[in-house]
Amino acid sequence: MQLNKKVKIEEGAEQKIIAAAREIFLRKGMAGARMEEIAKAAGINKAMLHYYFRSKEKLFEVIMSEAKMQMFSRLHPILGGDDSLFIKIEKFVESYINFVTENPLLPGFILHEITKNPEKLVNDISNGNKRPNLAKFFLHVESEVKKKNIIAIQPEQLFMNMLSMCVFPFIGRPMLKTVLNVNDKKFNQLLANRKKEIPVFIINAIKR
Amino acid sequence: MQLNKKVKIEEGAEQKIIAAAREIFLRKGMAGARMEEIAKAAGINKAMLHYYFRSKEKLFEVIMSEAKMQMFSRLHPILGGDDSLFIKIEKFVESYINFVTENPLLPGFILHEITKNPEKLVNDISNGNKRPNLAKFFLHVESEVKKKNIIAIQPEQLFMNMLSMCVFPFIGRPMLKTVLNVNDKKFNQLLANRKKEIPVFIINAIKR
DNA sequence: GCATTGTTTAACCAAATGGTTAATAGTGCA
DNA sequence: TGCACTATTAACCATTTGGTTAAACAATGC
Repeated sequence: MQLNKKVKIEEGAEQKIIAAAREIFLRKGMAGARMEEIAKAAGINKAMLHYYFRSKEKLFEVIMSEAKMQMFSRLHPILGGDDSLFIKIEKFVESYINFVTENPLLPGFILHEITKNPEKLVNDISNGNKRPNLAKFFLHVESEVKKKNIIAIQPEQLFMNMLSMCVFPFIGRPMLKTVLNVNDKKFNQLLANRKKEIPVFIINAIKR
Repeated sequence: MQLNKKVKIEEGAEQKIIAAAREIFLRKGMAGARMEEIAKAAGINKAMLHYYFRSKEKLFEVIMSEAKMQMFSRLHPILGGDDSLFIKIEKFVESYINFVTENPLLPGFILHEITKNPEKLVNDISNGNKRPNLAKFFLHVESEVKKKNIIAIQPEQLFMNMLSMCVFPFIGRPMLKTVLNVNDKKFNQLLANRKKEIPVFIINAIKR
């Protein structure tokens, strides 16, 4: 039944709604988003939103869990792999910056909503949404420290440093543009450079 | 006239309102905050908010400009000073982490609101709110690079790295707590350590 | 064709929300 | 004491907003 002509051509009302909701929730947050606005952006009637997703909260939940999935799922595959530590760092930074470049509003969205409602995260982690597993990466770092291949550093600190440098400039883009006094083009240039600059910076920082 | 007994004892309704508004705007953002809620938190009637601040937007503007002031005013004094580069980095990191520790919600608040409304930042910068001046710091970095005291690095990248590592863990606290799988106590410990860890990390990274 | 089922819309509704008003209480001062 | 002025409140108002409904419309199977 969802293979009729209209659906095929228009890719389905459901998908149009999700795309519109993603756009608006990410830009304005749950509280700032308006159902009417989402409907208009999807080119449909407001009642359709409720027909497909029952409530604002349900629709929001769809977008949010999609977002968390994207954000978290990138962590484990690379950091839990079998590359050398320095290669892991390079791969991770490149992959994460690519991802955030494609989805610049995503981290800020997640962080804002979690801040407003921290219980929810705990909740849905215990609800089966598996927590990303950094244990292997942490062991790797500790082992390299023990072997004196790198300086003494807590794996948690290294991880925070990596993630911070990758993500923050995207969350803070408008502020940084102002503070650094650069235009969009120059700022994009800076961001693009970071893909190679950050690994160098990090590896330098921990190399003995 | 505002020196009557009641005002003296109660520190002024205006201050109570601002304190309550700060608390709630920072936690929930402009769109998520409710005037009623702010009034209750200030222990007064909703109409009083309008009596003192006319509108939600005006009240928000007070909180926001106070916030931006705090966030930005810390940049110049240290980075624009006359210390050696490494000392500047140490002082900056310590000062900024202290500040964000005291005001953990402030960066996320600012960044969220600017993201939702980027024009406003431009606007009020041109409206006299002076932009923090990093020129001197940038020259300092470039000079150290030229003298080969540190590796070749764009000052903008160094600055972004510094700010990212100081600020991001506070914005991302709930998420990081989950990902790192640590409790509040342990996480606070990690954050406290960063005051000394980050400067070491950065200086290592740029030292020749 | 025609009944059945799923899709879409306009009109409507109730609650929430920012904001106003008019009346009241308090204070300084002549 | 009474006048002027500020502070404070309860009640009210208009708009916004999430959500519902009932009817129209379209597709599909028979």
